[in-house]
Order: sequence, then structure tokens, then C-alpha cells
Amino acid sequence: MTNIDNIDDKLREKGLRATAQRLMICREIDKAGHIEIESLYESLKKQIPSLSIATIYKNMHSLAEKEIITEVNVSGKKTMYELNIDPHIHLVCSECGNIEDIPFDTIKLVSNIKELSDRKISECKLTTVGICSKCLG
Amino acid sequence: MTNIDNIDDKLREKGLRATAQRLMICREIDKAGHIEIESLYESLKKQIPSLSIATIYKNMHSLAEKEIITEVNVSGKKTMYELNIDPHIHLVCSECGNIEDIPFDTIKLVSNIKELSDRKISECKLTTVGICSKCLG
DNA sequence: TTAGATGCAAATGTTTTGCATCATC
DNA sequence: GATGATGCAAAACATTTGCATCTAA
Repeated sequence: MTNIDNIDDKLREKGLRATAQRLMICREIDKAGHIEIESLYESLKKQIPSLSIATIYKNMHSLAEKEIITEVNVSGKKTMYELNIDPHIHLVCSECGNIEDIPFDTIKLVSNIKELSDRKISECKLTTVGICSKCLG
Repeated sequence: MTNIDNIDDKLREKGLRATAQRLMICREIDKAGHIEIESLYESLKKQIPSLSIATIYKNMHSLAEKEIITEVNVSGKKTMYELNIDPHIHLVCSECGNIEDIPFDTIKLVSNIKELSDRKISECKLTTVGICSKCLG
């Protein structure tokens, strides 16, 4: 669970340097909720013109490895990233395509599945398709 | 819900021609359970040397559009495909990386989420991480 | 001071496209 | 026979890599 206000410390805790680029990447992901590489690059290039897209890719890997961000994969969409925040699931809107978070206790779901299937399960990702709150009106 | 034995008819029902390539693609996906483009191509090229990878890509799109197959996205893995069979969820093995199906009533889960979140939701995909049956021994 | 991070440019990998030819219906 | 499917080659797009330079700790 990441709080964007302490992101400097969070990074150092995890053994990553708090570079300007890395901080801005985290803040931009936080601001966007879910964002893909190209959008991230376009947004940040305005602020750091020298920014290289290779730096973004490298950071996506290091941040994901340290579990500060998570890769979000949705069929038919480019890979996106989000900050690791409170447990939630995704709602992909079938009208507008946007992705919305729904607060949801995935911990409970995991124990549910464990009971039903008698397997060792440590985590889960749940993606739903439906109508987002904007389109619902 | 697709039965591989009637795949010819299934394709025609959906308005797709039952070409040799398309049939073999379906059978290979069925055989593999979950398969990525490159593996599919390598396997089938042995049987149809003239096969083009563009044909595979085109078929993945048409078959997915007709809901005969489904794209499977797992973080850190290439996009895979599976036949649409009975409701199930995925278990990505944290030991060996394999993907296993777990029979699971996603219909019930969807109505659960609807109740809890008061949203319009039509479908869901659930991916878990844990230990697969092979690695459990 | 030094290990890790960045930026650049080139290499590699993945997916799509246009079009001529072919095969299913 | 018409229309959709295939194969090819090229284009477009996405990701990774190596290395010199820079900078946070």
C-alpha cells in the first residue's frame, strides 16, 4: 500500500534511489490511476524534455519488482501500470473503455477460493467488465 | 462453451469458414490449454510449412471476436489464448510458472460483486497466484 | 566515492497491413 | 462465382540492450 506523499522514503526503503525521473513517474501514475507507457512518456516529457523512454521501461520493471507498482493487463488494451494501493478490483467499462477501481476485499476472496478448491493460493487479480460510474450517469 | 469435436460446425455457426489452418489452430489451443502465438506458430508450422504467422494473428482476432477463444493476460507473460470452456479461473504457479485452470463459478462471483458494489457487471476474469497441482506433488 | 540511474542509439521483438492468390461455401 | 482466408513482405509499433555519462547516497 503506497502513499504518494512519502514516495521518496518508500523508494529508499525498497532500495531504489529517489531520482527526479522516478518520483515523477510515481506521481504521474498516482494522478492517472492507470496509465500506459506511451501516455506516461508524453506527459512527463513536457516536464523533463531529456527524458528517455528507456528510462520509463527500466523504471516500470524496477518499481514492479519492488512491488511499488503493478502491471495491469486487460484484453485488447496496452499494458498499464498502477500504484499498489488498497485492495481493489478493476472494472473495464464496456461503453467507454475506461478502467475504474472497485474497492473489494481480495483477501477474503482468496480464502474463499482456497476453501472451494483446496489449493495453495497467495494472491489474486480480478477484472470485471461492466458499466463504469460515469457512463451509468 | 466449445467442444473441440464439433469445432467445424461451431466455426460455421459463428460465420467463420472452417479452413485447415483455423481448425488446426483451434485443436492446438485445445491441446495446449493455454498457448502463446509463437508456440502455436512453431507447433503448427511442422504440420503446415507454408503457414504464415500473420494468419495466426488474424485468426486470434477473429476467433476472439466470435468468442470461440479468449485472450489470457498474465503479468510478465506473453499474451496467451484458450478455448472458451466451462467457467474457470486461472492459477499461475509461483514455482514453475505454468497456468492451471481451476473450475470456479464466476457467475456466482459476478452477482456477489454486484451486490457488494452496486454496479452493472456482466463478466469477470479472475487470476490467482499460488502453487499448481504438479508442484504440490 | 561509488553503485545505481539516466539518456542515447541501435538492436530485437511483436503485431499489423496491403495485396495477390487461393479455397470454402 | 463470390467472399472470406491465406501467405508474403514490408511497415509500424513496442521493448530491450550496451555503454558512456551523471547523480543520489
